[in-house]
Amino acid sequence: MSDVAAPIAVEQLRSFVDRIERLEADKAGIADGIKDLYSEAKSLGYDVKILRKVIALRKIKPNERRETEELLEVYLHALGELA
Amino acid sequence: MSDVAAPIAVEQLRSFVDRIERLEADKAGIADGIKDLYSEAKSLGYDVKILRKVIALRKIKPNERRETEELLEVYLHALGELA
Amino acid sequence: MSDVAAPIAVEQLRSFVDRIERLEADKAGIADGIKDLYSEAKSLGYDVKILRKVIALRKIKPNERRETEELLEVYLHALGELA
Amino acid sequence: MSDVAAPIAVEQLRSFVDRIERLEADKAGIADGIKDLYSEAKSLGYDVKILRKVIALRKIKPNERRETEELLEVYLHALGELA
DNA sequence: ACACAAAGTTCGCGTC
DNA sequence: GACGCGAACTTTGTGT
Repeated sequence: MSDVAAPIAVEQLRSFVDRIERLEADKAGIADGIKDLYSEAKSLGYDVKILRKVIALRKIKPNERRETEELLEVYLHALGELA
Repeated sequence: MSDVAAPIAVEQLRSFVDRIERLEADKAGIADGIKDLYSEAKSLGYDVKILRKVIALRKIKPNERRETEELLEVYLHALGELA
Repeated sequence: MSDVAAPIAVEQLRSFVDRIERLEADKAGIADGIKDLYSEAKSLGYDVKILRKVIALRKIKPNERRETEELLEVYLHALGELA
Repeated sequence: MSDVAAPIAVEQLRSFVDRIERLEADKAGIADGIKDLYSEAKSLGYDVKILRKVIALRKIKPNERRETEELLEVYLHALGELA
């Protein structure tokens, strides 16, 4: 099974690892930024839990619409099956 | 009742929400970039699962890693497993 | 750190492992039963995707109610903060 | 429109839903039991994380495990990491 | 091989 | 400050 595996071009592999780690570092940095914002909001008297809820709700809304469409499609399909 | 109490806070709250959502969008974008890199690596024949393990191993400190492995071997040995 | 760790009473450890593996086997058996039900339903002409959707929706419903109550509580709290 | 098409199927569908939900409830109960075992082990001083690793390792075949580790070492070695 | 669903892991929160 | 709880993210397995 290993015969057909990648030749492991060392430089190429290293390049992938480096680029991935770089992006993950960026991602972690942004996550820290988000954490800082929540902390700042908290220090100004906001309830972080509420804030997270608001963000979550706004994120879900589009999904909900997609879910609805999907469900509609699914039900139409179901009617097709049963008709 | 909140109409008279929070007119200023509303703008501030909106600002927090906007900034957090912006950062979360950035984070998602970077996550997509990482996914693309893994896909590219896969298409070149690399084993993505192993690649992820490599990244993960490099992230944790060698000390921690050794401690974990040693403890794991203690448990396995106690069970009579071949470590 | 390891000084205070468990003495690794071999028999006790083995007992835990056995009991956990036993329960996981039971769980896997039930999962198989569920799989069989879906297969049976499929063989009778039902769309498995729809079926899964129905199950998922019914599972979410109670959560949704809880979410709503939780959200209400959170908003009341928010008004308390801003008042 | 579906009233005339699926009167029989409805009962059958309900039966499937009920049975599936029953099995899922059983499955959840067993999952709780597993959780309890881990908690109990933890209270006795065992390292839950390691315990989970032990269970996971015993689940996968020794062959697979060795192959994975070997491939992992190939990658790490290619990167000049200490395996 | 892909996409969806399940499991496991981690993190932040509230509690005691 | 340690613990358990719950949510979010990540990873693994499965069905198409």
